[in-house]
Amino acid sequence: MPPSRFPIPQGTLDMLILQILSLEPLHGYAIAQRIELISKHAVQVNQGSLYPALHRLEQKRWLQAEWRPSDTGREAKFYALTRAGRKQLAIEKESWERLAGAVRLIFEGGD
Amino acid sequence: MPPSRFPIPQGTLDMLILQILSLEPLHGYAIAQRIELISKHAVQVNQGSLYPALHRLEQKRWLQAEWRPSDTGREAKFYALTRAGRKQLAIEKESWERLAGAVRLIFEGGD
DNA sequence: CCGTGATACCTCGAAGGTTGATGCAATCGA
DNA sequence: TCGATTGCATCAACCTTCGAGGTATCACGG
Repeated sequence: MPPSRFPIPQGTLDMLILQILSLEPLHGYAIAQRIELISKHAVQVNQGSLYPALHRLEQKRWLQAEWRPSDTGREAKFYALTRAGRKQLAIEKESWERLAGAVRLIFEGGD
Repeated sequence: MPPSRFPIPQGTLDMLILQILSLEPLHGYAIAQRIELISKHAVQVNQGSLYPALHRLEQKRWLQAEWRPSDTGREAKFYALTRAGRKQLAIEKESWERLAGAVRLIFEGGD
């Protein structure tokens, strides 16, 4: 079997999308590819999760969409991080680090 | 209020419970306390999440429950990790590490 | 010319866990 | 005696993920 995939914990996908888009605007399909590529396929991005997430984030004004031709010449919906999105990314990043730190502490059985 | 709590991503709580119980059997209330203590209150464990999680894990035979008097002398339901639970903990730990590693890679913008 | 795979978008119901509220009951200190 | 703590539990609302399904274009090889 392919190295057993595990589900993305709720909320994590939003953070990853924001982070990926903090470098440059991309369209949905490319976002998924990039996340999977960089994570070495440790994280898989289902389209059934991706597109709802993008719409969610756009509705919250953290992303702004624009139709443009992609590399292949075909029209694609490019998403760019807004200023509010950048702020949100910082918040989520800090939350993640706090969680990751807490999990580490608990695994170390430390007190 | 104490430094802004954030929600636990789905599935994470189960892992933390298994880990806490890998050291010694505890009752539900004590599990929550210990997680919050060790994590320095970075992770808050709602009772409405805790008890369903414990029942869930018990039903999957990863925990085994037993009524015993607690430190205070009152009856409490102590949960112990089963052998299957220990195996599951290893799986979830590895999943977590893979996810955490992936998130780190993505945050580093590495390729 | 046709089938296949990749690109690129979308929607939907089912499944599952977290939240916050609410409830009960015993105990302990003030 | 009253409030806080201990200790268990349930519930509806909410949200996200999943997997399946749908549409359409384009390039390629047979």
